[in-house]
Amino acid sequence: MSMQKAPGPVAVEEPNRRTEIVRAAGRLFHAKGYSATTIRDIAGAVAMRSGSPFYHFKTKHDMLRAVVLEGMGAINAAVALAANSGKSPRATFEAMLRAHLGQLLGAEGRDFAATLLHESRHLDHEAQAEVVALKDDFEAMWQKALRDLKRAGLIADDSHLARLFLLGALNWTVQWYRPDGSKSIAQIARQLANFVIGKPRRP
Amino acid sequence: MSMQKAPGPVAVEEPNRRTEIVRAAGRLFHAKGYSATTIRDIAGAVAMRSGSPFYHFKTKHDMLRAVVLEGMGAINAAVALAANSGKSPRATFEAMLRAHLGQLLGAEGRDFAATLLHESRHLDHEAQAEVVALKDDFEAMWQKALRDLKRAGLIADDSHLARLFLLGALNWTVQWYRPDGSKSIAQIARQLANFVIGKPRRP
DNA sequence: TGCTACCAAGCAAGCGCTTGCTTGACAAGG
DNA sequence: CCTTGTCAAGCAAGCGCTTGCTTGGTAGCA
Repeated sequence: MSMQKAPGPVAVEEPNRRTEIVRAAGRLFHAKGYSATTIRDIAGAVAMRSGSPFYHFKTKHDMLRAVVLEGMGAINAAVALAANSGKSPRATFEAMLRAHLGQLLGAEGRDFAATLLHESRHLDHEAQAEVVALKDDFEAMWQKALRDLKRAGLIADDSHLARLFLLGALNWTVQWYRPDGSKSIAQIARQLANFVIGKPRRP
Repeated sequence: MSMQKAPGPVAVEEPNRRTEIVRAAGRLFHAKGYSATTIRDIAGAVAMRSGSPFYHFKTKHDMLRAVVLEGMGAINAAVALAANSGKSPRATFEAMLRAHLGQLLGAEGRDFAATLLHESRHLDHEAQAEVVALKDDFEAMWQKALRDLKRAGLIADDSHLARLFLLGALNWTVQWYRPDGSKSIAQIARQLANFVIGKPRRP
């Protein structure tokens, strides 16, 4: 029957049909929401008949799980890379903002990340626990970034609430950002850094 | 046949069954999402049979419209009241934060406000335009609040982007706030004010 | 020959919504 | 006081359609 090979958190690039399905599902879940997206929508988007995706996935929920884990893995990796770039606290922070926004708004990963943010609640408890575990690591990274900024005297508040405010400002960009708008992702990242820290010091 | 009296943006308190349906619909739309909520869910929540809600509403979309307009009207009114309280810029700002968070997180209106934030995209174009018109007024209020803060020398940036960051931090609270948590709405409002402005000046 | 990846067809359940009818409250007419 | 008519507010039943998913078969490659 079906192979159903469970992918690791960051799926290795296998150029098979399964990956296409995940990508199409992500696009549709992002555009219409999980419940309003039908199997027939997804199948049609990859030129299959409505029964065929079930060769690759046991259930529709499983497709959502794949999309969400892909999104979580990608944003986690991108921000972690920026966090360990060894620059100054301020530059590191801004690089993390750029990485986060790049996954959320950039063409490659935005459907996965946006689905992660808005549709995770439709997962069953088991899959939701998987996501929460990864999210905890993710939030710890941001908490550490704020701690470093405070140690450097750049911000006054590195509490949990401050992290939630920051992630709110970040994640809410999904609601208003338009790729053809007047601000680039890098510009938004810089201005958010200024918003949180204040203008860079003049010597 | 049916009355279908279109309510004003802020519905006058008519203690009829229609109001109960809107309230139940709001609760369910918030909890499960619009598409995942069935007419039978809503009818069951007010002890009706599945066909009876259609005496009060033409379509399921119309129920969503009622919920969303109720939410928009309520948050608009609450924040406008705080904005015109005639206090100092900083106190006015914090009062607006409290009002916004009160609607978003407080027991009375959270289902309406949360549905407004997350399910508006399921409205048809016509109803969506109604919401956007009200939202423009709402955002103008916040923009003015930031302008006043900048005039008073309390913040450095009152740009559109700054407003979007602020509203992001505010609206994202829906994702993490728990009524039984350790922080009250007023405490969150105060800390967000500090986050944006900096600590209140010591004389 | 066997395995992978799909299609054609369709099933059971559930969906939004409609229809014809009932019920209790109330006002007017005799 | 009793009948009659009207109305709001529902109920019971079900229609046509869509949903997620299954099943049996098979073309193409190794």
